[in-house]
Amino acid sequence: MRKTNVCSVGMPARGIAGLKDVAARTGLSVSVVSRALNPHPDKNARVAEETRKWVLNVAGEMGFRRNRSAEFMKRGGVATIGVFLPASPNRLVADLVFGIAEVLEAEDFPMQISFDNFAEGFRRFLEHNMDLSHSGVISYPSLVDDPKVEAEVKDYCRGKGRMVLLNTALRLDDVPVVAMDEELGGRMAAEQLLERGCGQFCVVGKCMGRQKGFHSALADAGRKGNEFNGDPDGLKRLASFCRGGSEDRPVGVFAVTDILALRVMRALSGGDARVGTEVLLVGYDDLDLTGETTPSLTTIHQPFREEGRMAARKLINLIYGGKEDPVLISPRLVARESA
Amino acid sequence: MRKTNVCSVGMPARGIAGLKDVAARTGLSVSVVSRALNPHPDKNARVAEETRKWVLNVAGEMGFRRNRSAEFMKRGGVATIGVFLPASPNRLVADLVFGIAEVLEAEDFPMQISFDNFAEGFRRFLEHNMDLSHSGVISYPSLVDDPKVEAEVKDYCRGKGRMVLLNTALRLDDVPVVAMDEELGGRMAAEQLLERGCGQFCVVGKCMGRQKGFHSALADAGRKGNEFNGDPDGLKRLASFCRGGSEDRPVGVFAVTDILALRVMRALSGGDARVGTEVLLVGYDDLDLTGETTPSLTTIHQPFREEGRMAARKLINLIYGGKEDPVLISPRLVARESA
DNA sequence: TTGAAAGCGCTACCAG
DNA sequence: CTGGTAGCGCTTTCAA
Repeated sequence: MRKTNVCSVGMPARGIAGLKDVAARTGLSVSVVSRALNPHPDKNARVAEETRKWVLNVAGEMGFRRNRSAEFMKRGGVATIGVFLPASPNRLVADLVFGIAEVLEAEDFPMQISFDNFAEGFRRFLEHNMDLSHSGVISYPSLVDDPKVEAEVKDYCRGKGRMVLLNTALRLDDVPVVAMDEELGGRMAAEQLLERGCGQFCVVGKCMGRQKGFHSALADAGRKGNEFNGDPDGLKRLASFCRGGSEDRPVGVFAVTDILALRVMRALSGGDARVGTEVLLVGYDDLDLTGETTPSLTTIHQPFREEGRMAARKLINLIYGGKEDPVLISPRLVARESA
Repeated sequence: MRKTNVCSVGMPARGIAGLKDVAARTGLSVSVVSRALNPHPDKNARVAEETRKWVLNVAGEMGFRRNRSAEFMKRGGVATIGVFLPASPNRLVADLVFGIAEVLEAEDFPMQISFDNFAEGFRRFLEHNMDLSHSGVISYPSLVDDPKVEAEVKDYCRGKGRMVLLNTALRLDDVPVVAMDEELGGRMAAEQLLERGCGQFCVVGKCMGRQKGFHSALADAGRKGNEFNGDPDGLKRLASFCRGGSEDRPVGVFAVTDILALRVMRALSGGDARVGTEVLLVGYDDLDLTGETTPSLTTIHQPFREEGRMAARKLINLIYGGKEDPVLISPRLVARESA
């Protein structure tokens, strides 16, 4: 419900104030107002500094909001930002969507999300977006590192396509990657286990960066970690290894995933090496229920919401001709009962 | 990368085929093509059936996709669909987003998501969207039943605003509500517990519909359920109640939420009433890790993805002048170790 | 430094 | 039933 304004000059019939309305109010032409209000003016878009300030003021008062559709229609494309995410219905993806949506909403950018898990899906998505000449793309191609995909990405970026990649192994010029610092996450797990006085160390499951960070932190302390698979067999072996733990010198276990961590708990349940005392356990992801398990799970939280925000901000800047560098985001440890 | 076409008549310079391209190819005027391709033609938009089929064919071959921004710009609004969801970073919300995004993407509708938990946020969202004259809104106002919100909703719908509400207590003419059948969910929990031979029954936590369904299924079987709060005190009382269970005649517990279910597990841990034998436990929501706890949790799955799909489809139909009824979606039981 | 005018892709109105 | 034309809100030549 729009508040009725005392001054009715240049107020729109319905909806929000547009360029035309601001122009009417200021008495300037639409062109000038457009240029003054454009945060990313093109070369020949010169406006007197004084005029710009004035227009900016009036526009602010009138609650001007640029119509992105019209902006990009004129520019020969579609305002919509394409988002490609893995189809995992968990808090990680939800957080990512929160972050992206938050800044896109603030900037009045619409989006279109596509969910899929595989490289093939990502390629389809790119083709689709190329044709639509979307203003830009944020994508989380699930750690894809595939030459065909790489070609497709390059193709997309050759024209006006702008792209930000999330947590991927792909490295391309002019395509900034926003990623989680997985090695740091692994280090954090090791450091917590070290600090809590563990005598022996295990890592369960495969995840390059996390494992690497874990081992290197251990090495820094003159210790060594043992590797176990996440399959039933590996877990069985881990369970028997854990019998060597005591309250004094617990065994420290790092599961590269919360899911794996819960499987470790299960493998250990019923035995006499209890998680939280004889065995200290750290997971990774901070999924929904990790705070409610018994014992509650110490885990590495990944700030996906922040990652989403950064990606969206970078993309918008890119679209308007800016330049962006890759960035690494630090996870943080959430200490609970299990370690 | 668009495939090069043998026939180059009416192929667009770049991007996808538009109305103009189809017109060029068929030799018809843009107006006719527009009407032929419009699935929701206005009153006076009459086209020869023969023409329509032909155009439809050609358009299909050319890979025509309507530019929604332009369509709605002309219609005096913005194509973007506003989506308002609770800011809960869990699989429920993720699933909802999946479902909505899936159909919107297929229909080339862009969207804008806003996350908030409270009625106040929803009102801000509506105001914002009213001004933007969004083509429509899907909202999950977190079970709100607030006269102020109701007024705002009515106001929004008075004009061209179209809206679909999710899981809300609000009931308004012309605003279809897509909701989960919570009573049925409660019934399912009771029936599972009955079937597994429980002798006594408890429900933990407050949630009207779910409780009601639970009790009524129990009543149908000539049984009665005891209510417990979800706070520490209530859980303590529940734990002592559960000591009455045996393998033969277990106590059946229905937690109205998975989180509560895990708290029940914790309250019972260490005692001699074990979940899965002396105590049978059913949760609600089927969150991320419920399949991995020990014992794994039997729970009621809510098909939020399907709910999202339905809501989006209904909204689109509404936008084009269709009529839609409210609908109730059935949850389903996921049987695991705890019951 | 400013303004007028063309045009992005589409629909709606009005003539034929 | 079909075609021409105006115009949605904006950017971008091009002239003044």
